[in-house]
Amino acid sequence: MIRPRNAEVGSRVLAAAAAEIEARGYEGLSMDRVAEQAGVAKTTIYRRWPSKAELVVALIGHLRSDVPFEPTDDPRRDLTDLVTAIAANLTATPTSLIADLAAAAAREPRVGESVRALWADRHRAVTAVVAEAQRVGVVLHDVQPAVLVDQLVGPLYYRLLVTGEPLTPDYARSLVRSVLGPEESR
Amino acid sequence: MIRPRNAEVGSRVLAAAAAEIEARGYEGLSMDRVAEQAGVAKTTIYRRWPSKAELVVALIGHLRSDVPFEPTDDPRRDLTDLVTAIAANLTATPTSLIADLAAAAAREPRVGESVRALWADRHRAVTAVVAEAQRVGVVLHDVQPAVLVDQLVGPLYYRLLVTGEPLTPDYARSLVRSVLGPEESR
Amino acid sequence: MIRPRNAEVGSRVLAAAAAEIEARGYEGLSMDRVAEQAGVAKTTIYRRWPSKAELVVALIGHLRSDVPFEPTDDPRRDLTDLVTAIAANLTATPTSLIADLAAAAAREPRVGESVRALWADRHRAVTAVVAEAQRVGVVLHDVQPAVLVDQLVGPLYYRLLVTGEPLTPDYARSLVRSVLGPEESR
Amino acid sequence: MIRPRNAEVGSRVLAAAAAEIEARGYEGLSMDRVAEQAGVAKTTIYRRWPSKAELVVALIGHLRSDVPFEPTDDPRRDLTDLVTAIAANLTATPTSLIADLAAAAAREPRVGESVRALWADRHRAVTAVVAEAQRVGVVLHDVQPAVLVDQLVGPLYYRLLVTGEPLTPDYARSLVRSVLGPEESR
DNA sequence: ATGTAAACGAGACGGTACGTCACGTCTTCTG
DNA sequence: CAGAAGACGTGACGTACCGTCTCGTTTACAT
Repeated sequence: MIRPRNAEVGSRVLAAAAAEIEARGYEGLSMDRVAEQAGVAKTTIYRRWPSKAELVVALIGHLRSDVPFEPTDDPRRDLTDLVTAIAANLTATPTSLIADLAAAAAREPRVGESVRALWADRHRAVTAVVAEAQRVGVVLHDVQPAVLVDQLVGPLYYRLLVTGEPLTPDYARSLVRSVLGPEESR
Repeated sequence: MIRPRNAEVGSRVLAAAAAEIEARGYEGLSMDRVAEQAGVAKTTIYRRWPSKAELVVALIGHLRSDVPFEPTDDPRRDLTDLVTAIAANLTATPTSLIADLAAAAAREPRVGESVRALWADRHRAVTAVVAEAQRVGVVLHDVQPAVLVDQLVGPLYYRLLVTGEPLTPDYARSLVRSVLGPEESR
Repeated sequence: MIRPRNAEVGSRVLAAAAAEIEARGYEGLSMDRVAEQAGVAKTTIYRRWPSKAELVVALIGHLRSDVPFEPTDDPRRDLTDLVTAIAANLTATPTSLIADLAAAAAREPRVGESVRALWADRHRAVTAVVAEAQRVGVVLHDVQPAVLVDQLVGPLYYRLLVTGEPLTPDYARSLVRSVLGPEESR
Repeated sequence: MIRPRNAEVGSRVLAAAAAEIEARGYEGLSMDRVAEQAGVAKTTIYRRWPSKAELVVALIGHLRSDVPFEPTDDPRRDLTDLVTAIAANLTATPTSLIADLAAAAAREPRVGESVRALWADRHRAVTAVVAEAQRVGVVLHDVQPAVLVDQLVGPLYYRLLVTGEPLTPDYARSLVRSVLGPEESR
């Protein structure tokens, strides 16, 4: 009965927004520019996403090209691989983008949800491996797995956003070693 | 020789900015409003702080009623106290402010320096205690102290900025316990 | 196709600007105040007129309740009427406005065009009458009409902008008499 | 007992102001910049000239490096020379400066006086020659000399400030011829 | 085929903030 | 006291967004 939405419009907008946010960060993401770049009227964007924040929410949902990971039977190795992969992924992403997302998340609850969902995958993956490690007894301490996960992943964000130090593969290994203890003699 | 800056101007501006940021968040911090509220000309503010970001940096630097800390001879207790205090301090500060600072830091090098300097104090304090703990043998693992510090402090920021989980005293204790191992029976 | 400009906005702005310029002169014409007085956003004004100068140009263009003139078959009388009318019109306009327009014209080419277009009408009218006078032999001298026009109109601006002497009807008559020669005895 | 004013300060300020006004026009004349360029404190300038306008007044008084002229016994030639010289002088001066001076003159009475004094010299010179011409009978018409002067000089300013047409020597000659009539065959 | 309802493009508009640039006054210190 | 140095208040400028609005123009679908 009514005219259906043109699917291409959505993707063009998202693509333009992605390009913009990549290039200038969330702060520098301008609705006018996105509209122009996408060859779309601003009205059209607002008809679909009621605010810039919601557009970003949608955008993030699209971006979630996450750290792929297949668990093996060696938790230590899995953990090392995972943490290293996360570190690499974070390093590849412009820091300002991550920081802007965190900032937007802190301001707008709706964005918060979606940004948290963005990171949740990897957090869950680490949690699974930590649980497995604990099950097979690789993790000695009697600590809640959630805490261990935070201590493996948190430092990565901490360095990135707070201290500004680099995220090397070596650093990732150190984190794992610190949690699991030194490798058994071989 | 020249007319000195009126110290009261600075404090009035900072006070107004603090009030504003408290009331409306970083987002809602308007230079015009700060100027008006402080009874000061906007130009005067800009003469001292070249941008809004720098004003906020100064503001935080001022607010640095930092985590006071006197080391005792019990590193475990010191560490617990310190981490708990940092967690409390972070909790007391609006999350969006911290996130915005991180974002500003990621964008503008100048701001980055200042913001990093802001967190550096507490980072250093933790480092000192960790070193002491290592010296007296409380820390079992053979890990670089820098990594341990990141694993104590990083998770706090991680929860705050990324997962959004709360920073309870209990959580702080868990972090310490995870690093130092369970308390010896006594 | 697109949302048309609200004509009322234009007229309200122009009206406010006219009132302001009347009351405080070109110097005291503030865009903010015009916007407020017109009940219009400042951005809207700038969307239509890219600068204060252009707004004033438009304003004058609007005010061009120009020297209406119907040629008769008596060139001498026409000329006298025209020059007198121009003098009256110049006298009625605040001198500072005319001077500021000239200044703006000298600085910005774009404004220059508009301002010259503003005066061109009357210049053309005088030219036509001079040509007619020359055709019917009222003008004795063998001079290019353009020069005669300048000698009829130029002195008006000269007095206004340079010597500051008044533009009386008498003076206008003298200018014409100087060019056409004394009236034939009648 | 009191410290006398350093005469050099005044000249340095005037020199700087002259340079500035030459380069950027009256509008672009900034007191801060003059102070800096003159290596003088702004206070010092304001101690001597209570406002920018007054400084310009003083400056103009200094600039009056006028059209030199020695009358001969041939009024027609004198007039041609004079008008040509004035035209040349006007052409050599940046139009925007002349326009700005006119504008300033229209706004500030004090500046008006001094600007009028600036042009008065040449006006007077032309008046003298016209009177002489009238005395020896070169000027046919029975017109007040003041009007003739305006018709000789006014068109120059008119072209410069209003129509924007060039001031060629030819044009100057045309003006004279128009007033004096064609040269007698000789 | 044709009417209709919604999608869409284009851009006007109100608003809020930003950071910049003058002017002229004031305050302090030095020669 | 003159002068240097610059802080300060005031007020304007022009710019960049945001989100809403008002048009006219398609376009799918239901009759």
